[in-house]
Amino acid sequence: MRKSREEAAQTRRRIVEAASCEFRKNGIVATGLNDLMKAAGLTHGGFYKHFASKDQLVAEATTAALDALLEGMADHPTMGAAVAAYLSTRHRDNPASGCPLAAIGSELSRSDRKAREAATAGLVRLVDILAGKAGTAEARRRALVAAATMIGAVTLSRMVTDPELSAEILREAEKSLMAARS
Amino acid sequence: MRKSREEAAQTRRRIVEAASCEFRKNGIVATGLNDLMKAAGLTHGGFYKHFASKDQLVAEATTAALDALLEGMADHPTMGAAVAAYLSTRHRDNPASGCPLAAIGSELSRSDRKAREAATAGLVRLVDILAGKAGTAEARRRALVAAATMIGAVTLSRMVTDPELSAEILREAEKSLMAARS
DNA sequence: TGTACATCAGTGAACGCGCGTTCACTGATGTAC
DNA sequence: TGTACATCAGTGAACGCGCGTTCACTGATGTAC
Repeated sequence: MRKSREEAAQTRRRIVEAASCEFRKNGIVATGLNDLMKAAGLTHGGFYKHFASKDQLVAEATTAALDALLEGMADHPTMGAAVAAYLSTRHRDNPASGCPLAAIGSELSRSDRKAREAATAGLVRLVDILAGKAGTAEARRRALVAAATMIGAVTLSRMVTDPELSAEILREAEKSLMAARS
Repeated sequence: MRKSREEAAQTRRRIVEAASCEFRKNGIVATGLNDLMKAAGLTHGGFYKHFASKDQLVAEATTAALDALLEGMADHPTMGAAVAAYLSTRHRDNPASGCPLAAIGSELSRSDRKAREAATAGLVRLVDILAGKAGTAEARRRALVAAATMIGAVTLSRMVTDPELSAEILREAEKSLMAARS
């Protein structure tokens, strides 16, 4: 049953991809490797042919999720459009394909060093993007606060049971960040 | 071995108190009822004499944690002092006694309705406090964004592996909120 | 290019363990007369 | 106020289950000659 090198590499990517979705959807601790491997179309036993531990996968899945997010942000015509997309109800309602810093933020803060390093690298890149190409020190500092506001707003908008309040959180965060930009 | 009504009520409070700390320290899903009851000085079997399920305890522990937080914020001489305390390294380094919206935010967003209602009520009260007694609609909207920034900033400051970046997140968030107040 | 053998991706059973929850039991507390 | 009995807080064993991880095995892929 041995697979070719290329097939094995594809399998590995498929596991990371499935993990990055499942972790964001159900949380890191609540996601079992069995379910994860099933989502990747495999049996659970093969997991350790690709990864040393669940922790290693958490780190790689975090990196993958952040890479996809940042790539998506770069696709927007303006920075304002990227911020609006981040603070949209669409993003709120689809955590599995959204920002991991918002979807699993509090769990990441308890994860091992490698996962937190992946999250740190992603945050730094997010801040760089928000600060723009000019990127003065002052712009970078403002972008750091903007990132905190965005991540906090999406987390809260998912937590809250009142739909109006949820929408208001996103709307006001966007208004506030847009005003600060000009 | 039956205890008096008063003793039983004390025990119940002790369990909620222990849970509110353990959940914030280790996360909701990662905290087992066995460890929890041990932390409260009991054996695990008695849990269901006080609560119908772990979910019910999560909701009550969230309420208790938020009550304590909001009480603490009211004790500060000025609103600025309360915000500074929230965005302090002391708060960052002591999640077990800090804000549950930051410590278990992403897990709360996946918790059942009762827990999310408790979180929502706490957030609304936090926003009311931040908006001040005057509390115009505009002040309330600004306070909502401030709450998102505070919660996001503390979550990120705990996640990040770079100590300087961690401190910078808190410092810049505070500076930004102080500037917005005046 | 063809053959012989080593490698190893993936399978599926099994490991020990802790999870949330249930239950029979104990004995002090609370209640009824 | 004293006695008889019901209640129930807390104990500790047990329930079925899924966890992360390990392992013997299979057989196609990769390698060496």
